[in-house]
Amino acid sequence: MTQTSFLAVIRLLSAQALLEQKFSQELGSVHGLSLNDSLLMMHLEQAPLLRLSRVDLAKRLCVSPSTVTRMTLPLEKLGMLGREADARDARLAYVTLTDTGRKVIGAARQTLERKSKEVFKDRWGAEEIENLADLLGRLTASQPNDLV
Amino acid sequence: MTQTSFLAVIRLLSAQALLEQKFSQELGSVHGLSLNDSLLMMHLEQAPLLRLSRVDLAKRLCVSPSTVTRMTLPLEKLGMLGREADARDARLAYVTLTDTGRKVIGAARQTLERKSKEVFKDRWGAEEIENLADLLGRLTASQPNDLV
DNA sequence: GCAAAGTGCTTGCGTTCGGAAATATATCGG
DNA sequence: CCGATATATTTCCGAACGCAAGCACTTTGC
Repeated sequence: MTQTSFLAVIRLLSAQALLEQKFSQELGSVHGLSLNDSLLMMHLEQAPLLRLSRVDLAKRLCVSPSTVTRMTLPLEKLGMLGREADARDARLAYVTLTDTGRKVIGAARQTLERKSKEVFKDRWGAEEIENLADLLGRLTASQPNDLV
Repeated sequence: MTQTSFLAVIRLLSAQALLEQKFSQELGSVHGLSLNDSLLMMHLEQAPLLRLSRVDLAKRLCVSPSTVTRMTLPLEKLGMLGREADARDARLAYVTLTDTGRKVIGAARQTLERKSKEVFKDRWGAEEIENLADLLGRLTASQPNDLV
């Protein structure tokens, strides 16, 4: 007898692999962003001052701080992200979302929204999608600020 | 107004990153397997003859064929996987699950089941977990054979 | 104040992955 | 039967990641 929780976890992992495969290509070729790049910028988008520290971003994305450093470098050179120091703590190097970055992530979000709709196009009712979103939200509720 | 389908997708991606972070470490240190290694072996486990072709595995795992080649190489050297040719089609090189592999993935599965239970330990009812598993199952239903 | 511990960030190294190209075999159309 | 196309697998190359180490700065305990 297989446990339901195990079944849910396995299916979640499989579903993610499927979604990443479906989204990754167009997101990269059209907007020049990876899926993680987009999530990073979306976190910045909803931050109070359009900025977050690198460790904060690392926790939200569930990646290592070094990954954030390496992710932000090219986006900074492209003018989508900026760097801002903290007046009180000289260790902090905030990642900021520039105007260019806001436009790019806005366009990328539209692509993501369109492809998200495609995922549930067949055999899905509105209340079922909402149900799924709610349940997944409870999984990520333990994490720092929820997205969207 | 944010679309519900978009919300569900974003939360699924975030949840996966969280789960991978929680599972990956112990799975690697205790059983010497990555999460993808485990999924690969679990697919073999439920295959009719304990074997699958590499392209079949690639489709099920949503990874490239080259990744399957690279993943199976070390597991084969450790004696968990084997290689078997097809009598009719000389191109095929089936990946087989050895007795050693069956024992290892069996132990790894127990770890995964235990940690899966931990994920839903608080604030989750049995019917909610089942509901989540069902909904996620519909997402992966379009894929080749479902796991578990 | 000051040494010690803690935190934020970056770099070097090894590992893992996808895409393109190469090889081998199979299937199809004539 | 034979050339053209399709499929299965592997290898090469570049990109992305985690971990450990290191540096800069801050906080804590005395």
